[in-house]
Amino acid sequence: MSNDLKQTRRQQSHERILDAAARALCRDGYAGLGVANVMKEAGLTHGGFYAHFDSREALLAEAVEHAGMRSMARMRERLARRVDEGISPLRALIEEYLSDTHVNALDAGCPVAALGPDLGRGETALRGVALGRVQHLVAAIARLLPPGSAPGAAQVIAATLVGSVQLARVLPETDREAMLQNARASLLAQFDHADVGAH
Amino acid sequence: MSNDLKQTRRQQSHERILDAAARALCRDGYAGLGVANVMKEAGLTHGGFYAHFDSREALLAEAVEHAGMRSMARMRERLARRVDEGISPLRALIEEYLSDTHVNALDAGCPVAALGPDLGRGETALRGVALGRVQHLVAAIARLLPPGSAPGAAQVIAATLVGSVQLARVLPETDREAMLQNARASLLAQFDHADVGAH
DNA sequence: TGTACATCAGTGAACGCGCGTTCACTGATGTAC
DNA sequence: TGTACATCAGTGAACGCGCGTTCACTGATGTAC
Repeated sequence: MSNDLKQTRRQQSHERILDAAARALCRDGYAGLGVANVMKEAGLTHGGFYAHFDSREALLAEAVEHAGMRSMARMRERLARRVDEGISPLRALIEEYLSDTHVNALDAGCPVAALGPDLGRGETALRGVALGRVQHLVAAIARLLPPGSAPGAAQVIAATLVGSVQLARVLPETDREAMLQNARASLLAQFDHADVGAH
Repeated sequence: MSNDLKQTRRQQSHERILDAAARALCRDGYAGLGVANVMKEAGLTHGGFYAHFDSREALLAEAVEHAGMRSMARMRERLARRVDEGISPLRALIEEYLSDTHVNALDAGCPVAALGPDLGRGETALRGVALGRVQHLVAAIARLLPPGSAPGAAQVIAATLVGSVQLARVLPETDREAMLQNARASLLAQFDHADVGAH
């Protein structure tokens, strides 16, 4: 239990910091991520931060990646459940991404929707990670499309999902569901030919 | 030339500050707007700022409003020209909003696309202004829809426009045009029944 | 018209605060013999 | 097994810097007589 546990202990802290950073990021954007706050949320003091990351910028990059992986893993789980219930993967994605749950889960949702224009800002390394997350999102959607879908459909769906979540989050809660319902209906009508009318 | 010019002089400064603030906002988001930088860009020193605005937060709110008005005015002009050429207002909007020009004009474009998730952040007053800009965007789109369009179509179009511009801005320049082309084609096919096949 | 005064927009130095970053130190855990 | 030492994760005080904000002052413009 020597080397393994030592690394595990350290890695556990690293993971807790990343988790806290991902939450802060999705809640408040790049600007909302402060080293001291993140360390506090991770149950540590700010001094120890530089034993884990070279700089705030480095944390930013790792946190965007982490938030993306976490969000996609969660989404995969939900989709699997819905698909087991017999609905098409694409419909499942559209309904889950544009669900009240996702829109209201400010600090646990998709970082592409949560960061938006921030993804195009920052230094080269950070932008590279951000680009990666967008490409992962588009690729994940592409894998769910029924065969024969128009090339580029995944990009358009991604854009509509991201835009809809953002606009819904600006609206007062009473208007959110209507906005999301519109977006779901529109996307399903346009792209989900597999089970049109099934509901 | 007493009272009028005095007010004009002051108002000119006010306007220059707002213009600079709107540019900074669209370029760098809420966090990128610094009082000193904005004043410098407006050709003034930072000390004079509080003769024009109560606080940075107050400037933020006015600047979001200003950026929205400016952007919509510009868009209206471009649309008028395109409509004169004989294309439908909705097609004109889709093509102009999703144009290379708009996507690359980082500091002069639509603030809803430029601010994205930031619009759902900030204090109550600021959020109110942000909500207003989203509603104006949706209403402007609604006015361009052909009669008989689905209710809520404007919201979906707005979401797709905003999301597409944001994602395009994350992509390397070589991939932007393809993404925009996909989004334009998809929106036109779905919503612009007036002149389908005209091109 | 000219002089003295008032107003007003803008200047630039200064302040406090928060944030990213550094560093000497502590306490716990693991290693050597 | 027990003792002495080394390693390592984390602590907390301190630093410099930038930012929002304040304020005494300046210079120009307008007003009174």
